[in-house]
Amino acid sequence: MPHTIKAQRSVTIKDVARKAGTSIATVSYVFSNAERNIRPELRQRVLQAATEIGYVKNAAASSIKGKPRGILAVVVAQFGNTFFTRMCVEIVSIARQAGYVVTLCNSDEDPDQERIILERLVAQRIDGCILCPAMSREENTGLLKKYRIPYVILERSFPESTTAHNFVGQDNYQSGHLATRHLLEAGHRRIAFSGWDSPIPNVCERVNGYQAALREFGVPAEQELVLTDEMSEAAGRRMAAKLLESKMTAAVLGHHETAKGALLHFQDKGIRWPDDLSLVVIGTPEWAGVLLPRITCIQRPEHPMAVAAAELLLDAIKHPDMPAAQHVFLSTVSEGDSVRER
Amino acid sequence: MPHTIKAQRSVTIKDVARKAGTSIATVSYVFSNAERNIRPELRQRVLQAATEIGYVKNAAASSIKGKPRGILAVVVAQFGNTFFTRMCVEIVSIARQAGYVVTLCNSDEDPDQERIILERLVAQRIDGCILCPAMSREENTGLLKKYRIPYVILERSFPESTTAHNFVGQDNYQSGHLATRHLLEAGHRRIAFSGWDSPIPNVCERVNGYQAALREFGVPAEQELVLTDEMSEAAGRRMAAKLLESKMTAAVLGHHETAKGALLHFQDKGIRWPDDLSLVVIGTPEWAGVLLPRITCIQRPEHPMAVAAAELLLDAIKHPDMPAAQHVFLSTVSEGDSVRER
DNA sequence: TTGAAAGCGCTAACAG
DNA sequence: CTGTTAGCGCTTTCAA
Repeated sequence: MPHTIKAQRSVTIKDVARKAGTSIATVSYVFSNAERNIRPELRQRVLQAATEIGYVKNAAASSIKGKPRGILAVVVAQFGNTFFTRMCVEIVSIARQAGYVVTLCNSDEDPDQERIILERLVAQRIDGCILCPAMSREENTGLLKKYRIPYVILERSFPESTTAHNFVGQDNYQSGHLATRHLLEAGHRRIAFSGWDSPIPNVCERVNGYQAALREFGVPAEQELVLTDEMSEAAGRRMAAKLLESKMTAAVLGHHETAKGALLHFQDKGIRWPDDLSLVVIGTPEWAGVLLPRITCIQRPEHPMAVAAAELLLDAIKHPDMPAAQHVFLSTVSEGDSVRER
Repeated sequence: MPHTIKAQRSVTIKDVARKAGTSIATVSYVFSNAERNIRPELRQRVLQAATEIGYVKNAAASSIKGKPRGILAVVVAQFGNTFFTRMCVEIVSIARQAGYVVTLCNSDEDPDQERIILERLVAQRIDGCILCPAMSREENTGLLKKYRIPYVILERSFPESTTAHNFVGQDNYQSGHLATRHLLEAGHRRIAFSGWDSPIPNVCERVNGYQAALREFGVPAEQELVLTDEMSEAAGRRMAAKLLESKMTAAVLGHHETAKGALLHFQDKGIRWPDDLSLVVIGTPEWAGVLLPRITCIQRPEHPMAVAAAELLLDAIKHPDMPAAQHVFLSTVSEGDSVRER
């Protein structure tokens, strides 16, 4: 817990009022009520006095009277993951333009951490929250609901009742389907899939998309061509090693974080793409931009998602009784040279 | 400014007191004063009641009585830059263990934005701040000083009076020197340097280190071998193109963000490292891990810096009268295969 | 157009 | 051990 130190008394409206020779009410009006008419000369004097003694309004104090705090929060499950980092940058920027400061929190895929974080955020009486849940547990949103804090669920949906929350996400089924179809259209038939063995349904949905694409092309799905493992470079390497045993001609690397390990393994073993193996990666990791030959990536809709989430939240704050809205975005192919026609 | 909506009345100690059949004082003591003795049975009843009606203490309200807010802030100049992202992840994690929530802000290298952000943070009466200043302007720290908000300057020092602030940084001179010496020791003599043409002194210091290393090896510095340009991939490409005109055998890519563009240019032109050119990059971008042949990098002390900054801030909060401290960390060589002996 | 004063949720003397 | 009560800095009626 934060160490308890008596804060030094800071500059307050009282000080400003004394300095300007007026009442605290007037000072308050100058700083918070645009409607109220104040004689320009007096307003000037107040502003002048405030500047001179360096007054900054205490947002915490004004919030207990029901004023908004001016703080939004974004809670993500993997803060270091570029996918989230990029969205955070965008959200922070939009929020700032709307006058908010953003608290970023990292649950590290741990629902208990998420719980603690949400409790602290509620304690701060934040004005709104964008939450990418660590796991599909609705309980953690209960707190937000109880305190009527507007929120948007980002990227990971709850299986039940998606329409009960504001939601912004991507279509994982579609990205799996798109990646696979891209390889099928290039003539590949033995196509493997590797992904993150996650507790959340996203990767499952990608696998569903993968299998559906195969079906559409009349290719029987084979269990041993679908691998999932934990999210680490080592796991990526393990999966790559296994993949090389099955004689596939192409692979969908279904999660950018494990894809790195897989590519490193291929490099070590001297497997070249697209000559020995055609590859599509779902996601656009930073390193994809420098590898030669260029990797074909499935570009996830990071930017539209971030914008939509931020705007939906701002809307929900303005209109507390707004019905919940859902926005789902699609991925696109960012073509490289890692897929060979056959 | 945030839209003004009257917040719904939320659960307060008053509600808990009524429910538990006791006074608000007792409830307050249960939730904030560990010292005070309360009959276990009563304490239980209070906690029970609180849980039942979903009470969460309003940190904003308790802060106006001088209690700490439980919020720290980190203000960086380039949030999307992995160097900062990684440090932020670390700082957030340490702060959370100490019971704080962290607000992350991005000034985008703009001192005016930084000013606005700091004003908002002061308005929130945050408990402490880690600031990586957009430019060497001391005025922005004035606000923090005025409101006695403990702070730590990160990575970018103010030219004057460094000892006046808590400071955690790296030795940029040393990283420039180290990179250059590494190439000199491999026998190179015509060594170029490319970097970010920044308003902050960091890159300059790296250039100083570069020049010092040359001097130590009796190599005359040549103006045209030192290039700086804006921080973008395109600028990196431009510098690479220019570098290829001078007949150097090695280069220090002095800033990881521009290094990417340079490497892309080399790739496009068919320039191979280390065969055609020996390379050292200052910094460890995500992509360095997958490029073959492996790039030799100067590993900056991200982790120790993040830890030191977080701990120094926590210290400064606990001991408001602590004299300012400075910690400067050194970089190390992370050897790859991009340097050839000659 | 201005100001006195009540009260927001919480803390901490102080009195019982 | 518990409760009464006077504020913290600010907003906002309401009356002047």
